[in-house]
Formats: sequence, structure tokens, C-alpha cells
Amino acid sequence: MKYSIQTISKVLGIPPSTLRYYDKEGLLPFVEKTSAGVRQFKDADIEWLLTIECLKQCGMKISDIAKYISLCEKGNSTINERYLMLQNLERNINEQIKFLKNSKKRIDFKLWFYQKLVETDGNFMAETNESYSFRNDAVDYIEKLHKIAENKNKAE
Amino acid sequence: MKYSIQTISKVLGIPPSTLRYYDKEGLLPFVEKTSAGVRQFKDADIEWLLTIECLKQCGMKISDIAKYISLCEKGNSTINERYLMLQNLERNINEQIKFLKNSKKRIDFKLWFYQKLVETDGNFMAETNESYSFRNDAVDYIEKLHKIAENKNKAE
DNA sequence: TTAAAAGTTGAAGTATACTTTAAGTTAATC
DNA sequence: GATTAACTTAAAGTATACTTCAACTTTTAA
Repeated sequence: MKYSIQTISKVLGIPPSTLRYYDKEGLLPFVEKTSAGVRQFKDADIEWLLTIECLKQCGMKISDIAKYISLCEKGNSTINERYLMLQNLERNINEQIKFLKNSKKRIDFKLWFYQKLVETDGNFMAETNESYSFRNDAVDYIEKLHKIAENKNKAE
Repeated sequence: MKYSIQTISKVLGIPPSTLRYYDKEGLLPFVEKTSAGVRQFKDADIEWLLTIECLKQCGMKISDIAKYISLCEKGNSTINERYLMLQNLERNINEQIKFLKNSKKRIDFKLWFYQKLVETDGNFMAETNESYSFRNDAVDYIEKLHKIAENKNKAE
């Protein structure tokens, strides 16, 4: 089964221009072309395209995806290098998840605070030691700033 | 306590050029300036900067952060609009977390597969119905593609 | 077989988020 | 008081990931 760039575009929801761009950047070395230069996608290419979309959405740069794909093309001798790349990506994913979960709590705090403000007609004050407000984190930085200011005074 | 752009930059790890860029884009309307035009950061600004960094890292665009900050500046009458913005951001965060968690399992599958390949000296074949491999997802798309191909044949 | 539809490349254009540079002003230090 | 360090703005430049355009070729279909 062979598919045109249009068909692949519609089914996977990736614009033809993007597929051509990917090809130009070396992300699609597996896609075959007719002697006239027309791309002919095949069933097996779908798995590659899904992998590319996953890696991209996880934050991998196009140039790094190109590198990963080229390693795949080189065969089993590159498994170790590919393993390290994916391991590194996974660490990034873990960090992203951790950060997002924490941020979610902060946003939740703000949402809760806004709701309280509405309920009390603007007369609500959150406890300063409320976890996940930004104020507590700010305090740490402000301390650092005060120390810097102190040192400047000493120097004079 | 007043701090220079340098000091703030060092303590928060944001380059002065970025802080100036933020200011230009309307993210720092709260930062005061001397009559000569020199920015004078104060303790209270830290909380704002932390909020900005959080929103940015959660995927909010600079222009949207500017809009949010400007709503904050307008006072309590804009709480509803701010609430909706943060609620929307939270939905995005939830989607991101969901996607990343799923992707993590896929990457894990690939890592496991690479390990098996190394252990078996390249003679390992994963079960096709292994969850979180990309092959299973690909099958769904390939089915769609086959249906499209069928319809084309019918039309001839 | 011929016109329209779809494909191709290469180059330029767009969006986003900065960074760098240039030219000048202000603040701090000797 | 002068030199230097730090600050300012405006504009141009960079990186990334595409999209759009122009000019042309190939395929498809009447």
C-alpha cells in the first residue's frame, strides 16, 4: 500500500508542508520516492511518524530527532547511543512533569484565592504561610537580595 | 530596599536583556523607574517575577502573560477574566501532564526493547500487542489509510 | 490529449522569544 | 572632575519550527 503526502497529512493531521519540512531536515529518510521524486508513504512509515510526533511533543528538538533517526538507520551498532538519547529525554520528561505538577498547585492556589476574593467581596487575605502561594518562595529570594544589599553597605 | 537590574538578574537567574524584553512587552508595569529612567526593583516585584516565570514555563505565551498582568493591574473588577485565563492554563497543564506520562511509558518501552536487543545480541522480537509500543497505535491509522485506499478503488 | 489537480524544490516569509549591538546617559569610583 | 562601570532605548540579529510563494513537473481524469 502506497499513500500520497495528502492522504498521510489528512490521516495523521500533519500539514504536507510540515512533512516536507521534516523530510528536508532528515526526519524521513525511510520515505521512498518515485523516480520522478514523488514521495510514496507506506504502512511502516506511520510508526516512524508517530514516534517523531511523540519525541517532538516531549520537547526534543527537530535536529535531535534527525540525529536519533539517523542512528536508527545505522542499525544495531548505535543502540547504546540511542539508549542514552532516550534516557536523557526521559529525564527531561520527568522534570517537566514534576514542574507542571508543582505549577498546577500554584495555579490552584491562585484560583482558590480568586474564588475567596469573590466570595468575600474583595475582603479576603490569604495566610502568608499558605503553601504554593508565590509569596513564600519570594521570601527566600528577598533574603538573598537583602544579604547582597548588606554586603554592599559593608564595602562602603 | 531597591535593587538594580543586575542584582535581580543574578538572584533570579534571568538575564538583564530578558528582563528588559519583558518590560518592553508589558510584563513588568509594576517595576518603578527613577526620573532618569533607571529601573528600581523592589521586594514585592520578586513575587511577580516568580509568577511570570511559572506562567511562562507552563506554556503561556508572553503576550498572554502581559494580558494577565494588565488585568491584575486593573484591580478586582477583572478577577473573573483572570480566573478564566488561569482555568484555561490549568486545563493545558493537565493535558501536558497526561501526554507526558503516556509518552514516558512509550519511551520506557523503547528503552526496555533496546535493553532486550542488547541482552539477546540483536535477536529479540517484541510482542506486537505490547502496550505502549508505537506499533499498536500505528495499526489504527493504517486501518484508516486502507479504508481510504478502498474507497479510491471503488470510485474507479 | 489536454486541462486541472497534486506533487516537487528552493527561497523567502512568519511567529515567538530572546540576544546582541550601537549609541548614548547616568551612577559610582578614584 | 574624569574615568569607568552600569544603565538606557531602538533596532537589528539569532534560533527554532514552520508556512507560503514561485516556478516548474508529474499525475489524474474528462
